[in-house]
Amino acid sequence: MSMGEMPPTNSDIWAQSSLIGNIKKCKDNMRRRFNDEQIKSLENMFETESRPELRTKQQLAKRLGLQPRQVAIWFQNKRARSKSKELELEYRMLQISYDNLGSKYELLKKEHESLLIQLQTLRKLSERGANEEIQNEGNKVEIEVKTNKFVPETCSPEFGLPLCEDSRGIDYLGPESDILDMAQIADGLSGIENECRFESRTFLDVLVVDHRCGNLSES
DNA sequence: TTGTGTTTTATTGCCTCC
DNA sequence: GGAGGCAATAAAACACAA
Repeated sequence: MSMGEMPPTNSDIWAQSSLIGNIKKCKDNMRRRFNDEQIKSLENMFETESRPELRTKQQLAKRLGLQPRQVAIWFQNKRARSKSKELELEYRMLQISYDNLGSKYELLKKEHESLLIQLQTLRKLSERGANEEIQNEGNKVEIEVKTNKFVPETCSPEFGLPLCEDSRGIDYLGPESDILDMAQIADGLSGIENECRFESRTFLDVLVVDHRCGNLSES
C-alpha cells in the first residue's frame, strides 16, 4: 500500500469480491440470455418440430454453441410459453362468445317483456269487448223481441261473436279467438316460466337454469 | 437511480413410457 | 430403473416509470 492510499473498507472488499464473483460466474455458468441468432434458430426449429429428438437437439446445440441441456430446457420452456399463450387466446375467444351470448339474452328478455305487455293489453281489450258484447246482446234481444227479428244461425252464441268466413276457414272466430289462444299459450308459458324463471336473472343464472331445464345436453 | 413488474433461463420433483 | 416431459418455482436479466 503506497503513502496516502486508504485501506479498503469492508464495503469495498465486499464490492470487489462480489464483482470478482460475478465475473467468475459470467465465465463459468452464469445465466446469460441467448443471442438473437440462437433464438432465431431455436424458434425456426420450434416452428417445424416443437418436440425434437435428442439427436436433433444435440446437433442444434453444437451449431449454436450451447449445451444440449440448454437446448432441451429452451424447448421445454418454449412449449410451456406456447401453451400458456394458446390458453390465453382460447380464454379471450370464450369471453367474446360469452359476452355475445349475454347480449343476445338481454335482447330476447326485452322482447319477451314487450310481448307480455302486449298480451296483457290485448287481454284487457278482449275482456272489455266481451262485456260490451254481452250488454249489446241484451239490448239486441230486447229490440228483436220488440221488432220480431231473429238471430241468424251463422252467429256464434258465445259472447255474441259473429262467425267469420275468411281464408282460414268457416270455423275461424276472428281476432278475439287468436287472443284467447295466445292467452292459453301464455298461461302455459307462465307455468314453464315459474319453473325456469326468466325475470331478474343474471346471465350465469340463465345458463344454470337452462342446463337444469334440459336445454343443455349434459346433466 | 431505484423500485417494480415482466421475461427468460434453469432447477426440482413428480409422472409416464419403454 | 432410466430417459424425457411437464408443472411449479427460483433467480437472473431486462424494461420502464417515477
